[in-house]
Amino acid sequence: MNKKQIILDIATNLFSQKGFKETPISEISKLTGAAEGTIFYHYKTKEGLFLAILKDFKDNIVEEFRRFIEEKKFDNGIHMMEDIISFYLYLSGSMEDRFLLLHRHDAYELSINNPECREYLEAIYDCLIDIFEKAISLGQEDGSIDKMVPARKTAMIIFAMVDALTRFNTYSLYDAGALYDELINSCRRILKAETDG
Amino acid sequence: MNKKQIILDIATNLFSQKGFKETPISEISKLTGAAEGTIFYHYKTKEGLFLAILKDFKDNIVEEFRRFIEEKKFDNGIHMMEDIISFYLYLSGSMEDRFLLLHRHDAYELSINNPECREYLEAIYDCLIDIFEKAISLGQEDGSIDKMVPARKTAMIIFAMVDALTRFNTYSLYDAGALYDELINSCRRILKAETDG
DNA sequence: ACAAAAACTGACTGAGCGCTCAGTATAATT
DNA sequence: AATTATACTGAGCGCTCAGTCAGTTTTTGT
Repeated sequence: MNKKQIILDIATNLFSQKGFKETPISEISKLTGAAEGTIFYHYKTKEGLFLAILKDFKDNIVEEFRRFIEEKKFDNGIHMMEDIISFYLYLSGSMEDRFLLLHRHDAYELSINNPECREYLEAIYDCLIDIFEKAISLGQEDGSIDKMVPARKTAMIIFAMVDALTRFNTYSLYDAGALYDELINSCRRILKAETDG
Repeated sequence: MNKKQIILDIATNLFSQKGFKETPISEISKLTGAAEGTIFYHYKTKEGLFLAILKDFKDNIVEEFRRFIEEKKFDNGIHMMEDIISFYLYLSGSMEDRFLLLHRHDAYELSINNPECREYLEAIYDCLIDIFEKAISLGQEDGSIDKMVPARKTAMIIFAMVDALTRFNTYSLYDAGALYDELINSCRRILKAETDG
């Protein structure tokens, strides 16, 4: 594994756990074993390193969901929705660092003046909300989800709900796991077709 | 208005908009007209200033909700819930700064090592979730809300939903106002009593 | 074996920051 | 008017940090 990749990995971890401003290059240097100069050799500036991390995250998350949709088969829309929520919670665990990064302000602040950053952020959110919307649309076709709910808006609301719970978890304010069943229940209630029991 | 209060107000605005670490004391000094020494005279450290802001926010928000409950009369639980959501969105507008502060990591990071900070944070969240829970409990008594939903957990989920939407708004990712109707609808669906249409 | 390119190094620079402190100005008390 | 207490000031200290650069090591191509 080359040093460039090691720097990216360690920096991802540090920026996520401590924040961009709060992580000095010297610490990345210490933990990677690379000299400070090396870091600036590979990534011109600290901001450039941050952008590389965000782009990497975007690429990974898009790929993960592409594979998930491709490989899994769903019997109907409501089950697909439940599977997606499970997968989302699983991902937020296995890519804990980067989800933490998403929940920080660093990227949002940078995106105000940096179009590249904004592009990555929007790509990530679009990808996440799209997949929720797909499940709703599918469910509305197969009759497992109420045809009256607007797919996109409801997708955003359910995504917001799920994301907020992972946030509770990272902040250790409440145990999101303990809320999982109730989350799925709430979701079913929002979506359930009129004909359902 | 004395300088101590002016410093608190300006610092609230700056810490919220730019973040704790990203706001130098020199800028607070410039905007308030107070010398840097004056800031440290009133608040021993920068962290002390931050804590004073958080305590002030906690006191205000607790008072706001106390008044809201006291003054308003609610015909039933489901209407109370809708009124609370409206009030919450109104508050997040009128106290925009401080809600932004809540959505930053600064307070959560400090709370790890600072019990005083943790105390304020928990008081704020407890206050917010309590009021949602109250509405659900009331609704379960008067029959406007399904008796089967667990009051506390559902309160947390609805709070998470509402809070996440205000976050969308502050990040200018999506317009939360455009989602308001759908938010209320989703909420009704989660809570609606079996006997309801 | 040699040269050229790429990767890597760490001492150094200059700017910025939190906080101190010795001193000054203002208000309150006697 | 004199004394004390409170509010305020800003130059300066010690430290941290992003970024530079002249030089060294390693890799690649011939």
